[in-house]
Amino acid sequence: MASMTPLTYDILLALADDDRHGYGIIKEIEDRAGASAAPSTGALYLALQRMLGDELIEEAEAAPGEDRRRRYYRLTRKGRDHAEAESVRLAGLVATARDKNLLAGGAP
Amino acid sequence: MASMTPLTYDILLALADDDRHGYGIIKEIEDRAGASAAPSTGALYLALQRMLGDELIEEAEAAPGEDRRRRYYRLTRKGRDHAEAESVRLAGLVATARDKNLLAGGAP
DNA sequence: GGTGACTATATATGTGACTTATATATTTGG
DNA sequence: CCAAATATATAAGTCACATATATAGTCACC
Repeated sequence: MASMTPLTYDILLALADDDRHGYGIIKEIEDRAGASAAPSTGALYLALQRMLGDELIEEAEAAPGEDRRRRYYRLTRKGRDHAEAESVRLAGLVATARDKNLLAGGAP
Repeated sequence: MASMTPLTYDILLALADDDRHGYGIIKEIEDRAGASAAPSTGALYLALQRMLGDELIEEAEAAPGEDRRRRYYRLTRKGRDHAEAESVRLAGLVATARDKNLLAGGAP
């Protein structure tokens, strides 16, 4: 399982519980991690194009009556598998950080 | 607190419990996360130079009788602070991943 | 019903971190 | 003594992302 960029993971995470459009992904990241963590529009739309090519995401239909500009995306099976693998990897990193006393409550 | 690259975090984590030399950092990452996660020497030595400039690490003295080629590094206070902040951020990401059922044992 | 703010997507140009490849020196093991 | 492993370093190229810009649809409000 090849590795992925932090932005790719943020996007997979944003789409894990719901289909979203590009701008909605930015807002989800902003809500969850703060304005400074939100990607620029330039970075986001390039990342979405790349992820479509890698088949991590695919385009989804919008609900009728939706803002016509919006393009919705959903995770593919492959995208979900990658997101799970990366989550396991990150959980391992966090466990190591705790072992090395970089997180409170680590070595009581 | 500015963000950091994954490699920068790997290096801070490797130095969190002990001073190490460059090649030793590569081996520590390899032992902890597998051979495929280990950085190339090119990436590592460039990252160390950058991190010295950013004062995240500083050079440490080698024990007498050590291999003369080795250059040892230790975390600065600033480096430890950054490592702690990034660890907290990653722990938050992992918690989100668990909420969204990307990790086993998340929603029992 | 017009207009200003916000939402939404897209691209181009440039920078910086990393990959790949190469060079070179020291140490260790048989 | 020689080969293999260790150890650091740098040059050339690639790719993701930041920054800036362009364009258009939607909404709130008067």
